[in-house]
Amino acid sequence: MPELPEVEVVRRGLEQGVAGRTVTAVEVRHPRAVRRHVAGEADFRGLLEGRTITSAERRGKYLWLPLDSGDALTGHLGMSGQLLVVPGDKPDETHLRLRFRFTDGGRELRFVDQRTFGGLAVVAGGAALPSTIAHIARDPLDPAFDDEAFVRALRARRTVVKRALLDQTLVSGIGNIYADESLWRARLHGARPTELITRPKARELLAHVRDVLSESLAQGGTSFDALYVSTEGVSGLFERSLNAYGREGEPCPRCGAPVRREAFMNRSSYSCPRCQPRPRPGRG
DNA sequence: ACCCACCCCTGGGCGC
DNA sequence: TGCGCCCAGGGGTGGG
Repeated sequence: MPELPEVEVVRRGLEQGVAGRTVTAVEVRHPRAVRRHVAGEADFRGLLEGRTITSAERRGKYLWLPLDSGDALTGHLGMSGQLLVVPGDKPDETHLRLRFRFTDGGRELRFVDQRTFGGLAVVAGGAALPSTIAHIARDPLDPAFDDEAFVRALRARRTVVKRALLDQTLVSGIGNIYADESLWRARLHGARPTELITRPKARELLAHVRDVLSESLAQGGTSFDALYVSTEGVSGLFERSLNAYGREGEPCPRCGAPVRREAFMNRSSYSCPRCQPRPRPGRG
């Protein structure tokens, strides 16, 4: 479950469900799930068993669980990953990849991932900020996010605005849904060159990004299907609040024009043809 | 710094 | 029923 609200919902579930607990056994059901742990499965298990998880952290779409050893169990859900906290006697999910049992004998942690784009790894000394995540920018809901630095960096880019929003090293947590929703709110077409976006417009766009992300978080995120759920298996409700994403041919909630869908970066982009006119070549 | 093409996977939906 | 496409909230890589 990809974007910031969905990942934050999972982080909160992990904080409630596994922080303070000690790992007793790790079962690797599919090697791809730990492929980013280059030292291999046995090393992965060895660094976890007997360790206590101290909290649950997130940067952008990455999660990590600091351990009392000073290491961190890091994770990315990819396109279809789930971290579930479930009773041990619950039947295994079809795409169960990893299982973590705890010394208290309570609910276990499962990593379930249909497409296996996601995965977990232990990063040595990564409790504060894992080195493998350090290249990711802060997200707009992070209290330490620097708005003016973002505005400057955005305008300094020589690219188009949707590509910039999706660049996790510039601003993190935004994926295809929330990029399109933010651009719709800002009345900007994603192909607008970043250097032609004025400072006020950039600040307005950032405010819309922040609003969309926090409104979605308040609704538990966006869930088109059962793939995107919390640690408790619960789906979010923000889909009903989407104005552009996935609404091809349906009326723009603002002006009534049918929402268009275009290919961009090998993905679909949804926008209003009237509120978000395509930039003319060579202009803003 | 940035763009592009392509890779990693499984499964659902659709047209034929 | 089956097959072959196309599609899907992700990121990483290597070449230009």
